[in-house]
Amino acid sequence: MWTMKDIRAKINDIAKRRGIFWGAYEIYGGVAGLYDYGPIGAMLKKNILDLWVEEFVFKDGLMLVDAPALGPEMVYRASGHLDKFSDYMVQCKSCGHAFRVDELLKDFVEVPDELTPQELEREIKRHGIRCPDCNGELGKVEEFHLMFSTRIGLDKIGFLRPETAQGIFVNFPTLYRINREKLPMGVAQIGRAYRNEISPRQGVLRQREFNMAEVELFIDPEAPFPENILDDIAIPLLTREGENIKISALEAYKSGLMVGYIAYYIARIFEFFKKLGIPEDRIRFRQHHRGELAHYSSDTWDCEILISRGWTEVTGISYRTSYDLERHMLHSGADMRAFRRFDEEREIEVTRIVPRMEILGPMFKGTAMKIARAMEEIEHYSGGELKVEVDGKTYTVPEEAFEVRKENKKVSGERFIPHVIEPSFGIDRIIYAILELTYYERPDSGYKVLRFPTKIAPMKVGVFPLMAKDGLDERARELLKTLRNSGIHAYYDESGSIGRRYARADEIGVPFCITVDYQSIEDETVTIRERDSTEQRRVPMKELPRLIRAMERDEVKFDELGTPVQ
RNA sequence: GCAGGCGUAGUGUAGUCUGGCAGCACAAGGGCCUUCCAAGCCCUUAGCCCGGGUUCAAAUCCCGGCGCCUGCACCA
Repeated sequence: MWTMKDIRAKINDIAKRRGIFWGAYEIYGGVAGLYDYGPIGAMLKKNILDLWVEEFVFKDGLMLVDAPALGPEMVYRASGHLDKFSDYMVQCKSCGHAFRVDELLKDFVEVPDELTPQELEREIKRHGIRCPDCNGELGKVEEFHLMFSTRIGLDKIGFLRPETAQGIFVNFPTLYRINREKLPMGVAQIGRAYRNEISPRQGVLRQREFNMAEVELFIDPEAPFPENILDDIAIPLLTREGENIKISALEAYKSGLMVGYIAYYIARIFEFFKKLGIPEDRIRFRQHHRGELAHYSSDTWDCEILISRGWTEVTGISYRTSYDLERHMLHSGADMRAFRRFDEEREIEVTRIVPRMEILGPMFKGTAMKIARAMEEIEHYSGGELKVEVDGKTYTVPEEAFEVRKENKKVSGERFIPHVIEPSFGIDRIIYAILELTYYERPDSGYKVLRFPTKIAPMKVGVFPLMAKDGLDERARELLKTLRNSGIHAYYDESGSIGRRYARADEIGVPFCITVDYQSIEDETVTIRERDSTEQRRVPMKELPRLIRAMERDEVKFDELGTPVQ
């Protein structure tokens, strides 16, 4: 076998050589944390995302949206990213360790967040704070932003989104209306997000610009959870207490380990990754420790895949509560609430204050209208005169200036801020994990193979003439055209020996190779070779488009095809 | 950002210490040959991370930058 470091080098090698991914802006020396997807990688990504949409959007009837990556400052002030994603750091001059200034000052200064870097530096000096590790002298205070900032137009500050989610939250009122005011409501978005990592390492696993696919599921926290959507397939879990257990989504929910919708998504994600070619025993779901939770989350389970670098987070499922909608409601003033209809209309007695304008008018002149409106807002009346506040002043309204009416009011429901369950997929990490876990070296020859599931394979079919002469090449080109016209991503290769062409195909995970040989000219059949078994079967040419599409959908298995060769 | 290591065709490497024509293998392209798993032969394409300095002469020595790797720190 290979060592862990080997496999990474091998993936990077094959990725660059065959056009899956490579470091971006290479001719200018590259930029850490930025990568290009090449022709194979871009197709692989597209196929994975298509499958994602199929699984998580179509199957559950969610809505897909596409919001800008660039947003105004207010959005990220509201979301909390501006506060939580930027810190003042200070570094020790002798041992080099970096510390968050607010941590160092928390015992000395009440609100370190409100100070400028210069003031923070002064505070550090004033209190004689030194390096907690080695007692060395601390250096300059530097601001550290995890968000990329830019300018919108001439003077407006803008940020590149650190997650796609906010583009959904800010649109909640519109989306809720489009969804005809029904919950649960699921909204999905695929797009790039940006984080200015200090020091991105680990290749495509930690990038500054990366691809996400997110679902925001808006729910009524008081609505009963539809248990019947949970199945009983056992899923490996690692709880906050460090316990490794294998229980089903249904059990996880019933035991109270997690809320129902997290259990639901854990099961769906587990199935999704298996479809992508990740072995079951390489997948687990790990619950975040309390201190590990993001600022918006009350519970998070990460889906982790075991690759050469250890368990790696590829998807997070967070219970975001009503945090985001609440924050946007507060900052924007927009109504982010949903309406919860009661089972039956309720009749409640309400107290209504009805101002008598003929008395109020002469009494308060110009402010009478404002006072009247404020009186109407009052819900509880306990007798006597009323005190009403208008524009910061308190007015006393005598009893004779209003009537108190008890009325029966019909109430059909109430407003509340929905809670959000968010499964968030890191597409680039998923792609990398697939590459590592589908990578295979043939034991006899050492030739490299990427065993992509047919569904996500960038190239479905290679078409080869056995010999590039005697009309075999023309016939193969015709077949290529037929396949392409029926929507199959196929390519043609006549260079080198047939074995070399198979090997080339294996490296980019082409599941099937078709060879046009001398018999093809006579009876219109070709051989089709399966990547993983390297076995060949002979099938009629005109059935190929149908058969390949059927195999892609797992409706037909390779060994059910035509007749075996040799 | 710090410390250490490294950077040579698409990929992997030799050459760097001790300055003097940049070599090999694989891959790729063309040709010959070849009737199903990287065969062989001929030809071709293609490289010293970037910038500056020292020197008659720099892949090689020095300085700066960039990138990668490892560790520290940071990290939904």
